[in-house]
Amino acid sequence: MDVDLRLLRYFVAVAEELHFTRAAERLFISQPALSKQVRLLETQLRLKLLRRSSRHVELTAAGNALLPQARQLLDTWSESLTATRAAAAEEDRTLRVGFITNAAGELTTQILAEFTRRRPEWRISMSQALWADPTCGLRDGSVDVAFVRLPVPAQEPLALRILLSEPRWVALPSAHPLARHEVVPFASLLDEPFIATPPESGTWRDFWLAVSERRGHPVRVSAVAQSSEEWIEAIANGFGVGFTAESTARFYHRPGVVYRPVDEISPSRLALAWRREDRRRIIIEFAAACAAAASPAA
Amino acid sequence: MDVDLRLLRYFVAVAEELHFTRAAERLFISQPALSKQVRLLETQLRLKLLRRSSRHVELTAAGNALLPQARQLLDTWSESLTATRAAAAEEDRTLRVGFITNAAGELTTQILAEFTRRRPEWRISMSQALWADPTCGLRDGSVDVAFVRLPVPAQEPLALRILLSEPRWVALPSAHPLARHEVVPFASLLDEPFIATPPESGTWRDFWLAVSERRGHPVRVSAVAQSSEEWIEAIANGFGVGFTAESTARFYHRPGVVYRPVDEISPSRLALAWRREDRRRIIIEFAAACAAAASPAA
DNA sequence: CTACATCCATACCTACCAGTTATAGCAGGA
DNA sequence: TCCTGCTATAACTGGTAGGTATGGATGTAG
Repeated sequence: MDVDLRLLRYFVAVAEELHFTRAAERLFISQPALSKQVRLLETQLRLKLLRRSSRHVELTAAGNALLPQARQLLDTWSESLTATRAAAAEEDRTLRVGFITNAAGELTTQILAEFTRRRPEWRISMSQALWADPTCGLRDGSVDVAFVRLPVPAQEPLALRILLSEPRWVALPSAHPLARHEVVPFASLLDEPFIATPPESGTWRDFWLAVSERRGHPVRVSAVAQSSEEWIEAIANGFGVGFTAESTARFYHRPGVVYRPVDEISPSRLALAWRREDRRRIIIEFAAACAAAASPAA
Repeated sequence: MDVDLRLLRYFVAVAEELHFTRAAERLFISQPALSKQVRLLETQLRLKLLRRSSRHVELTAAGNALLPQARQLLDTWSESLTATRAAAAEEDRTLRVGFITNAAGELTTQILAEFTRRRPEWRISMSQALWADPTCGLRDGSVDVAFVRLPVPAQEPLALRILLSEPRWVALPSAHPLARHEVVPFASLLDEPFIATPPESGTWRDFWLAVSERRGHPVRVSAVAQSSEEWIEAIANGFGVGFTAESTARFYHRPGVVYRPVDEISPSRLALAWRREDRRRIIIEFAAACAAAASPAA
């Protein structure tokens, strides 16, 4: 009996929430649509998975048995798909490059040009990651190499090559009082509300909130942004301020937002990263192209 | 990205056949439908899985990577479903009983009555297996206990309790010359064409062709039947003859078919079987009910 | 005990899609 | 060059996944 994995995903959502309305919200569909689909799943399998009343939802024994299996199946499928994409990229000689925000800044173009000169038969596919994933897709295998901003999660088995280091600046609403400073004193930012990266980003989040520089002074997080676009929009609308790399200031202009240097704050380092177990020659060659572009011929 | 497992099944079929038309036949759909669905799969995954020309079909690297994963996913799902069904049966106290052809013959009713008397809160679900599976569903876990005809595949870890032994008879087209005998001599059947069980049934097939009694005399198999109904239909239409249990003769009357005892042939033994690792009390109790019904109170 | 709030189910509608048959188009072999 | 075999395309039909509006049941507050 075949089944659409979508239905399994729906079932898992309901089984986890034990609440159709909430599960439907989580899945971005209407509650009746969800009710109908789960019922359809039960019909297709000829099994009752849930006991519902207008007040309570609970799993049957069958539902209980199916839940972990369904989770597993969805995970396995996701991994299969990743492996398949990797095979496809390899076959048509496409190097998948992940990046975040403005990648390697002005250096990016040079790097890609240098790589293309060295290996003209390879194609490059650039994909921008959301802030929730500081490994830019290396973690889940959706890219082969990535321009990452340190720190990356330590538990990831990544090889790193530092490409550059640049000061962190602060982005402020234009009308903000601190915007008058040429260089904003770090101490003056301690009580400002910050736009933060998502919690899943771990140590990365702390870095961009400058937690270690605050010496225990608590952070006010006023909003969370998934990307530079959301971040800059939040700042322009006065929700708060945020640190960023100097080069980002050149890439993300927007009326209503100004960028200023900050004193007493460590720089941001940009690195090329790849999975340590990925020993492909093409990776080494991309790293070499990066090194060549980063340190112009003496 | 979710996917319908049906599409994966389609892909696997094409990948195995490397031929859309043949794969479509195997899947019992039209060739254009299959072409469209495989293309849809590729579109959904944004991957080319197959290179097609009007003359050749071959896998891409992506297709090659996906194929084993897809097979695995389908198998895993099938097993999950079986486990879930078992949980459902357990919860609503349903004992799933497999059987083949006429189960335990006239004894069946008594057994079920006895079991129901002893454990009235349990329900019984009877499901008839096709001849391709002499374990009657124990192998794949779709039943809890089964009335099986020996021999059962030896490699299956099954517990067995012999319930009865009865002579094998032969079924003949009414007009067949041998139908004149009261008891058909085994030797006279050596060159008759036989309706056989499917090859997957293994040693069971040999037993019902009486291979060991033939002492090396080759068998003529004129047709294969998946069930008693197909079998009796084939015999009535004169395609051949076949051995069966004596009790089956009483359960499957049909104009155009006659049953006769055969000499010099070993009997058929019927057993109750279950998975050896299944230690549930209810299994033991069903076995006890069978024993009680099989050997009426002294 | 009644009124209310909450939540799942049902009814009904629309857009899309899986399947069908018929046929076009392409490629290899006699 | 024609024939044959195979996949793709076209046109159609029934079914279904999604939507909104509303019914109906049940636990809770007063």
